[in-house]
Amino acid sequence: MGSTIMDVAKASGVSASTVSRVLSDHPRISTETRERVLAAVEALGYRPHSAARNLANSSTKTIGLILNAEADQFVRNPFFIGAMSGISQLAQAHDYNVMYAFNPKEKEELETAVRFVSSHAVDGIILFTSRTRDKCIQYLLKQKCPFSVIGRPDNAGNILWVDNDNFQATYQVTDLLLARGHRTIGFIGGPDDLNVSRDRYDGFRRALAVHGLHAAPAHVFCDGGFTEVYGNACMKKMLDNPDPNLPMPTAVVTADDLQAIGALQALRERRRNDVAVVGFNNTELAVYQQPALASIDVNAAQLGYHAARLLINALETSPSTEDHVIVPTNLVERDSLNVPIPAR
Amino acid sequence: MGSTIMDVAKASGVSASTVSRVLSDHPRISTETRERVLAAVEALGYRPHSAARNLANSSTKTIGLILNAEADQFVRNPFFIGAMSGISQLAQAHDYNVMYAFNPKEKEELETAVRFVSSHAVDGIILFTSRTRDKCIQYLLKQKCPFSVIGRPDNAGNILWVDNDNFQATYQVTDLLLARGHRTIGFIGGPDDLNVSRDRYDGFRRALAVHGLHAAPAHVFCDGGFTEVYGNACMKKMLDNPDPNLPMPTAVVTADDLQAIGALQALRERRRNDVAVVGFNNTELAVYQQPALASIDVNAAQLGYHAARLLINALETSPSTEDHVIVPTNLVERDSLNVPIPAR
DNA sequence: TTGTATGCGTTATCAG
DNA sequence: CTGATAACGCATACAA
Repeated sequence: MGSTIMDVAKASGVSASTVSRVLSDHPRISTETRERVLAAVEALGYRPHSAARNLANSSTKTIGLILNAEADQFVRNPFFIGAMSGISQLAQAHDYNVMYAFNPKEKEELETAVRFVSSHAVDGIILFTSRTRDKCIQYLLKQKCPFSVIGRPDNAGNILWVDNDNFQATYQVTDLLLARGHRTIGFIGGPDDLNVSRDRYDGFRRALAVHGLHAAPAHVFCDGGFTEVYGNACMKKMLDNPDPNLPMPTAVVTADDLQAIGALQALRERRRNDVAVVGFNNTELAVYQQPALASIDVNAAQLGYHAARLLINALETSPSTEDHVIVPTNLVERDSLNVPIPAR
Repeated sequence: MGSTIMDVAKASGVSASTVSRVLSDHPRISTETRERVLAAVEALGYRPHSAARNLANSSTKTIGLILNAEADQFVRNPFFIGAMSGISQLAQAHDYNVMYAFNPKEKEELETAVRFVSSHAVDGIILFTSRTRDKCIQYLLKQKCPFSVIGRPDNAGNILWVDNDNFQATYQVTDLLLARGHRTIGFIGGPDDLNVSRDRYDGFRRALAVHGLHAAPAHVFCDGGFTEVYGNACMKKMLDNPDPNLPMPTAVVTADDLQAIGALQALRERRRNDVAVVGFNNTELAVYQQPALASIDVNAAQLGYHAARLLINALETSPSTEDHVIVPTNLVERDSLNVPIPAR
């Protein structure tokens, strides 16, 4: 247990530096000694001591994850674990380790970042965030610590990030609904101070505009949260709209599965099965709705994978040309889209 | 950026060793120099270089997580992220870092363990496992690497572990059903080569036995997986049982929410609302069932928290007296338990 | 109470 | 192609 490079050196009759060279694939090493050294490494079960290596290299081959959400969110949102899985996959492929720290409170995020960076515990950081004016981003930029962000940051200039094309996601699904004959489509969105909310709404609106349509103000909701309660309330407002000149929506696009689930509840309560509903995030809840909820999958694992890829790339090579990745979303069709095709 | 202990030493007019002592709360340091050193530390924003410290201490203050499950499982089971959150919380409180590695294939688990241990990347390991004859456990024992396990291992002797009392969990809920007048209770369990499965079944059986009852073989299922399909099939078999002398179950205890969800499906398909159903794990799916599914919560965050606590305890102190922790489960009551009270 | 010297295990520089 | 030797930044035994 715990043999050092010196043990290997002695066992193979060479010096420590030679062993080091063999292990780092140094070009000018004779095949013969290489084999002898490798044999000794094998025999002794030698593995470089990471702390010693880190110290000598001043690099840790470790990336740090800063997770920032309420505890509830973590548990409910498969996004986090999905992204962490993608990160782990890429990191292992490049011989990197991954550290993480949950930060229940916003203040702690920065503390964690400071801890990771100033103690040289990690070579780079992945931020799970899309918060406006993120303190961590400011700090990391100032420290010149390499990092990548999951979720397009406000000021994306000169920073590595990965995100979905939220505009296209709702654009496409809206376009699909239009192609299927829907002409009156509602929208339930998120708080409009978030990038994602705006992008999703814009995609919806644009798809309609291309067909020369637009949604009635009474059919558009952008002032609530990603909750069932909000989704339920919005759906009911649409169903209960008193204006006789306003046709009822035959389809509703939402910005989150929870909103969509609330909308489905409202439809069930009103005994209606003639309104198509589509969610966002494709949580595991979707499958268990009645009807099963069609939803836009964000490919969390890929988001994580590419966030790690961009970061490690930046760590290992000169400034890369690639500074962001757009991960495609894909619509998972389920029964909630199967409604009678509206008459044209 | 990146000041060293020497910078602090110079700035405060003392030697490096004095700075080191101040920072590690060495007893014999004059209050005056302590303050001067601390001031310099503050002014320079000095933080010890972790690699250097690790090397000198031959300890890393980090613990490694070995996650072993199929990618799907991760995403669907809030257990993992919950436990990881609990681990992170305790680790941060003790100034430990946490590394994790997802291992899609069983073989890779051992590789990860070997990597973590032999490179001295971590001081100890937490295993997410309950697999029989676990290779990692064997290896870690042989290497004398401290570790703790989430899920009681087969041979628990001399191993740190944390788990729920699965026996008591089903015992209690079964007892509750009995108290409410149920006399014919079915059981849908997991594969009987798993400890958890056996324990949950035993708890169920024992609670009945205490009341002088036992479940009919036709009402007990222990040969399938934790899936809806299995739960659905088992429930249907109970409902369709041809034996006229066998009363229908008025309640069903399951070993997993997915099984319970399948059972609820079967009941809906048969238009029955007179059978109580209780799930296990209290996944977020439970709330969205119809009726909402009562379920036994395993307190994943606490499992992780205590796994980390036991491990760090073992790392920092002499052999601890405490070698395992039983985390209580708690029944979350929901509508699926509200059925007509059976006549006695 | 404080300073000096040494070692932790590797890598890199410089000779040879 | 290979071997000494000096860092890397910190902690500690030993002196003072």
